[in-house]
Amino acid sequence: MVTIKQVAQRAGVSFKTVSRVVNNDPTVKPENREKILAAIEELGYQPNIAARMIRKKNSDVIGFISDEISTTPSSVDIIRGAQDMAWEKGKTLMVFNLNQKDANPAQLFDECTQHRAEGVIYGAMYHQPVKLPDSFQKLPTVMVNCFDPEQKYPAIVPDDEQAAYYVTRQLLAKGYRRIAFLNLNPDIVAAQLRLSGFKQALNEHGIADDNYIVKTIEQVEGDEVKDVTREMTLDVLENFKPDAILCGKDLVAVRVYFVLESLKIKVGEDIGVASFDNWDVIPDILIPGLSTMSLPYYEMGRRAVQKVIEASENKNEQSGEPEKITCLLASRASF
Amino acid sequence: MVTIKQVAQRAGVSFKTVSRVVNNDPTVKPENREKILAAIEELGYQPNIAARMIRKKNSDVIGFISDEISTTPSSVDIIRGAQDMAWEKGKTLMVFNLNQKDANPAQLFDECTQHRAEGVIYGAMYHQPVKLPDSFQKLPTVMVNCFDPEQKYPAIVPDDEQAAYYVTRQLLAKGYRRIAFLNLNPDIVAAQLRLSGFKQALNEHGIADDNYIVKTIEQVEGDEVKDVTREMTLDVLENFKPDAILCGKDLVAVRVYFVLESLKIKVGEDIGVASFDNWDVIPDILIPGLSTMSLPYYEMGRRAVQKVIEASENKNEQSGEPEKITCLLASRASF
DNA sequence: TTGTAAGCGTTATCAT
DNA sequence: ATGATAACGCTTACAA
Repeated sequence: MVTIKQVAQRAGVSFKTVSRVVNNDPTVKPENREKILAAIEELGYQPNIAARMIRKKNSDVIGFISDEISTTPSSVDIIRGAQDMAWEKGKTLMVFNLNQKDANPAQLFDECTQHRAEGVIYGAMYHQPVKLPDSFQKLPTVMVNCFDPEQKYPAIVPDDEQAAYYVTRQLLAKGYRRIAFLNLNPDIVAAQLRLSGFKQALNEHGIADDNYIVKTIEQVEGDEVKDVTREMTLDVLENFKPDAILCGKDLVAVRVYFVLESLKIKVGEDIGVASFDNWDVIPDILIPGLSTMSLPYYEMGRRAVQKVIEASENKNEQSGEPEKITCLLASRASF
Repeated sequence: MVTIKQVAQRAGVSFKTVSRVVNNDPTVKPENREKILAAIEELGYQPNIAARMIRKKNSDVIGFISDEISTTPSSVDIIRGAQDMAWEKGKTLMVFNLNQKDANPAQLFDECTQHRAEGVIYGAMYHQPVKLPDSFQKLPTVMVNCFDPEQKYPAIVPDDEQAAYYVTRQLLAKGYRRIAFLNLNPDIVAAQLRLSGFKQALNEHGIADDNYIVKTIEQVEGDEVKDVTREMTLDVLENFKPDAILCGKDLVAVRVYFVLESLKIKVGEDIGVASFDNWDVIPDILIPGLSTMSLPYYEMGRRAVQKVIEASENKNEQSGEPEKITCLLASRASF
């Protein structure tokens, strides 16, 4: 690798002058600057980040520890968002996955400190409470798509309540009056928040209790969690006769579509279907396209990086309530 | 941050002795080793990787440049595999995405050299030829899920031909005799290779030309690429009357399932359905579960890291034919 | 405007 | 078995 001294020699100046040019110090004679830039170009010089790092005290590295996040197709967008923002801010994102064999959060955190990361982001696969090892206290830490139950760390989460509220209002605005909500397992944070948002919208609109219904698409039998979307959908269609179905996630909507197809009930005409996720190509593969609330993963990733940079600069780590990111409706033709 | 000298002071030895302990040099008095380890523990010392890096000439960093790869749900597994292998080999994988605004491959490559990466992996979203900038010649480079048309770099790709050959043989073994292949756009490498594997299996089994049919599920109209899976499926069912349908990807299978559902044709009973990808939860969300050829992304990621380490150590970059990774059947109930 | 000297936290060399 | 000293490639502080 070519060093700053080699460039200096080639340009016929001291290596300090080269350093000045590299760091955009204006106090260099234009003539020399030219020569030096030429030498840099010629030799293909690139500053050694490691060497720079030990001298200046900042590494410009942000660690990203993910709880299997990159396995979950949509939440990969958290990483994309984080990477884009890091790039814009001149930082390097170092991504570590929890899935690797026998790696625990504390180990990966150590990996981050070894690289002298200036801050760490911990991202989860789905919106959930997470208890981080105490070691995370040593670095500015931001949680994304998850949160500390004791609010020890700032957190970024999707606004699931707003999402349900919004989509329900949209359904009502389009004239749907008997909505069946096929919700996720009630143990899940998102399911609870969405139920709340759903009910609030109905209340504000004066919808009576017997004009909506909420069902769970997962049944727990001992240790087994069984998906009962198909049965639930048939049940609800027969006994409740909804004019719209709100699905807990896009994959639930896929199964609902199948049931409706088999009954020759036309989505978007005979019945409205809405959902949560906007998961990759799924909403587009369905016919008609599925109108669904986007989980704002990309935006969450961006915010997380912003926040961790702020925290590392100001040192005023204001945790408290998680920051909720608004969900938008990806509108297609299903309602 | 605590340094080696602080540890030395605390343990009452010279910093060089601490260095010896940290680097597992056996020539340290056990008594001192104890003291030093205690001091390390107490102060929470961690070696500064950057400082280490300038002295030793290796960085243990491998760059991974991805062509939007992390947007494509399944191919994220390439990164997972790469990360796992890197972890096992004591390397750090630095992932960069091409999607970030105005970032081109050459820029990201520079990012890698700045971090003194020992090698670079270039990964693509789907199996395709890719022309890399010449700068990649400067570092050991391995391509994964793509290849250089002139074979300048070693490459790892899925064995699409074998995949099609294998799944077709399986269909034949189960007694299916009239197979319709709803293939991807013939411009795509995978489509060509699969067609070849498909035909070979049929030939070996003595299936006559009028007992199979191949259709494309994408129609190009000017600049627009239109998915015609639904129409094609209906067409093929009516006019060819297959006993099995082989789909170009799982998302095609989803649409095929819908058509079959609407016609009350039972998958796995009245007709066999097979596919390629094994894309996340899609095959499991379908009822019955979709039997589909896994694209070996995880394994490909692992191999890529292995190969780039070999290349950086031996310097004998043997390119030539891309290395093909075998695809396995994820068997469910659709045929 | 430019250069010298010191120092960052390590590892390598060589003496003790 | 241990430690002094140099070196890595760079930035900072200060002098010229």
